[in-house]
Amino acid sequence: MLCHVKSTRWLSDDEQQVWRTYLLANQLLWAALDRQLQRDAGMPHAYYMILAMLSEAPNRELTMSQLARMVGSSPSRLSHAVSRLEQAGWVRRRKHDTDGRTTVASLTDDGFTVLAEAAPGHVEEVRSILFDPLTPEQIERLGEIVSAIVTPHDGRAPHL
Amino acid sequence: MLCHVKSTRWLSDDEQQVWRTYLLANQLLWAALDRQLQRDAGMPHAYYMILAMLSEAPNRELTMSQLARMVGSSPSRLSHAVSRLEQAGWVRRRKHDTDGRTTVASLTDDGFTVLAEAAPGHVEEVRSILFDPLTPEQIERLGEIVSAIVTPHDGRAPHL
DNA sequence: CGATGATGGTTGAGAGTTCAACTTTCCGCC
DNA sequence: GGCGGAAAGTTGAACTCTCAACCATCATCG
Repeated sequence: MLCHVKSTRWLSDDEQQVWRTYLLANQLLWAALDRQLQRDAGMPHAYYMILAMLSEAPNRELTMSQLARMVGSSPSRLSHAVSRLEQAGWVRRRKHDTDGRTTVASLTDDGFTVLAEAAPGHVEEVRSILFDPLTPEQIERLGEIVSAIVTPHDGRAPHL
Repeated sequence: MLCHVKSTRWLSDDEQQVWRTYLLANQLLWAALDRQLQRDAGMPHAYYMILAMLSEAPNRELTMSQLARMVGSSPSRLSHAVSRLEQAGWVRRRKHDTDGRTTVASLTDDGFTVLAEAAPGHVEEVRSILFDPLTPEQIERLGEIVSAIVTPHDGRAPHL
C-alpha cells in the first residue's frame, strides 16, 4: 500500500475504480482499433488519422503544422509518419509557394483509395466497441464529459 | 468526403463529434501522463503500471501471466518491459518453485521507492486532467460508461 | 512410458515514437 | 541592410512496441 503518504489528494475508492476501468476500456478500444487498421490497411491508427484529416481538407492538403495540430502529434512524430506515408505513395510533400519554411502534405489518389477501403471497417469497429454498448443518453453524457476534459481549465492551457 | 459509400453505418454528426473529442481528450491525458512520469520517474506509463500492480500484490510479486493480464499487455511486451525494469534494478525475476514454465516477477525495494516517489505526482496529474474538470455526477456517469464498454457484449469476448 | 498438444515465457527483427539537436526561413527592429 | 529571435520542419539515436518464431515445461491420453 502506498497511500499512507499524506498530503497527497489520493483517489477515493470510487475514483480509483473509475480510473482503472477507464484504462481498461481504453486498452480494449485501442487494441481493437490498431488490430483492425493494421489488418485492413496496414497502418497504425495515427497514420489513418493523418490520411483522414488530409481527405477532409480543402484540396486534400495541409501544412505539416496544421496536420500536427489536428492529429495531436509532435512535429517530429508527424514528420516521421509522413515520410513513411510518402514512401508508401499515399501522401506527397512539397514546398509552400510563398513561405519557404512550411511544407505542404497532400493526399494522393492511392492514399485516398486506401483510406476509403479502410474507413468502413474502422467505423464499424468504433461503433461496435464504443457506441453500441452505450445508450443514447450515455453517449450524450460522454460527449459532455470529454468536452469538459478538453476545455481549458483555470491554470495552464492544454498545449494544443 | 468519404461517406457517399453506402451500406456502412457511418457515425452521425453528433457521434462524430463525440468520437473526435474523445480522441482529443485521450491524447491530452496520455501526453500529460507520459510527460509527468518520464520527468519524475524516467519511465513510460506502461512501466509504472507494472510497478504499481506488483506493489499491490501479495508479497509484491506476480507471475508474468498474471502481470500481463492485469496491465493488459501482450506476453512479449511485458517480457521486454520487465527486462528493462530488471536492468534498472526495480524488478527481479526468478523461476517459479513448482512450475518450471512460469517465472515470477517481484518488486525490489528500489522499485518500490521509485514508485512511491512518482505516485503523488501521477495521481495529481490524473486528478487535474480527468477528475477535476468533472462534476461528481459526471464522474459517476463516466464510471457507468466505461463499465458498459468493458463489459462483454453479445458476440465475442473482450480478449482479456 | 512416450507422443501430442497446451501453457508460460523469451527473443530478434522491424516498425513507430520520443527527445534533443540542427537547419532553414521568416519577422521585427535598430 | 543586417542582426536576433521565433517559427516550421527534419534528422538520428535511443527507446518502446508488435509480430512471428521459438524453447521449455506441463498435462493428457493411448
